[in-house]
Amino acid sequence: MAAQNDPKQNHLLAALPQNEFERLAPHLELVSLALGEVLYESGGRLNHVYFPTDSIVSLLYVMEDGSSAEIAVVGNEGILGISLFMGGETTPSRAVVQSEGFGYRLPAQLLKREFNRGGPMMLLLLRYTQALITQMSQTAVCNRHHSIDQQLSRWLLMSLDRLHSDELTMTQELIANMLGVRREGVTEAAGKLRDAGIIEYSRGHIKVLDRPKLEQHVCECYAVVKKEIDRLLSDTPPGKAFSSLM
Amino acid sequence: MAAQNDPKQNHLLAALPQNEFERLAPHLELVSLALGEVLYESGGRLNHVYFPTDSIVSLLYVMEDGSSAEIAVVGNEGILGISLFMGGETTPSRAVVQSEGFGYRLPAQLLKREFNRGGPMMLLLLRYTQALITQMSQTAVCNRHHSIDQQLSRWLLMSLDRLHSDELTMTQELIANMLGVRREGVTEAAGKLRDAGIIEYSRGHIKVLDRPKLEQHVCECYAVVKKEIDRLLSDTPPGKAFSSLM
DNA sequence: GTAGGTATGTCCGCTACCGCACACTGTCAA
DNA sequence: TTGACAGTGTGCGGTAGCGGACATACCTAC
Repeated sequence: MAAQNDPKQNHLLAALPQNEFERLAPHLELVSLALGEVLYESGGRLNHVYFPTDSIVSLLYVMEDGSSAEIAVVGNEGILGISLFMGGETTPSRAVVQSEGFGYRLPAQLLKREFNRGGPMMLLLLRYTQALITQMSQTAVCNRHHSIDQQLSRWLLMSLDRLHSDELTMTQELIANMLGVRREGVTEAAGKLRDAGIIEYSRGHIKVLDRPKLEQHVCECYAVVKKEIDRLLSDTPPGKAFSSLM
Repeated sequence: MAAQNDPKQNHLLAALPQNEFERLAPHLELVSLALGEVLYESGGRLNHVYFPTDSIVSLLYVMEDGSSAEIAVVGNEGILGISLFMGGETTPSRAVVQSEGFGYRLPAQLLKREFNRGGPMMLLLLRYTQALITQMSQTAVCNRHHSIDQQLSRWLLMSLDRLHSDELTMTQELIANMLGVRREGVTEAAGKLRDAGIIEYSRGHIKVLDRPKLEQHVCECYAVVKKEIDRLLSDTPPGKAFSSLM
């Protein structure tokens, strides 16, 4: 598909004014991101930033005893490697490809230079970071208060939003890692959704049959995050809406 | 106490080069922050940013059903109101004074202007934001995997680090709100710590007797966050260590 | 076809935590 | 002194999710 190879499938790149985009374009390198690939290891240095197009990448915190939890998910609405321009150089989280596909990457130095111009790119990246913070916070609350059923629903919807399909390739085992729960817990929750006619699945393939019903089933966390992402980013046509820091 | 009224008790203000600090100083307004005071309401506009000196402020997410959870805590190492310069204008979280004391506030417009100069202030604020992100992420994981005992220990240590004392004024009811658990759960966890000779308390006053023991008792989350804050901020003498974005 | 691995389903006892109810005890004000 | 109340202790049944053990189904490679 030609569309798959268009950097502007990534919302951040698409939101840049044309001249800004063209300055970056020659340096954007198309990369294929395979399922399970680790883009950043916890504490590791960042050599590139990634702009996913049709792939999804999870930010995971892995603990000493090996248990883990997803703290945010990044798709074509965002960028991976924010700690680069935030000044940390390293991330404390691990970035794992959750749904394979493509993305564009940019050398770290180049992004820093662009960020330091202080123009639209900087404002856009900061806004996205703000949206990411919201997602992380809501994840914290969701972990505390909501059932696996609800969290699974949220996770499915967030994944769907970042794909161009109603299907995803993902085993229950992997979902359990993301949610930080047991695989059996996911089996049970998924069974309920299937019995309700909301999804069907088998051996690593999940298909959403009734999205409206799924949206009824989910906790408020999904809508909060989506709304905030939309507020901060979607209504950001090229070269506009950058007046907030004036 | 005179020291209480020194803006440089706040680590961020203290880390600024002298000339930068002096430009801000005339506009810094000392404010008293009372227990329970709400600095920002969820979704509200931000008119000021706050630099706590000897107070502690919690960032809370409050859900539709009224249940809540603390996603981060800010004391004299930080600033409240980051979404101002991140471009969001509003925060999705509520900021509540958890330990009364003082802080300095700065009009929103002034901070934005300072941020936009792109100098040390900007770099410092971004680094702090990065540290805050780490704290939020670790909170998400801690909510998922750790017991109330461990979380209470973490919460106590994080509070102690931001005070100048081994005592804090805080009822179990309020701690429960912060941790997003039942009051009874906190009573039980606190009872264990008391029986172990680690703390003593009565009617809203908690005194830590044996901090080393408390540190043995806590989950890894505490150390991870503390280390990251230190890495990003403590080794940032005035006017130095700002080369990361060159 | 058959074997072996991967993905899913199911059952068990167990524990942490919840929701609720109510008793006790310092503290402070009338 | 005496309420009144905020803060804390405690007990009880209920449940969600855990840890572990296994059974089943499907997919692929030989």
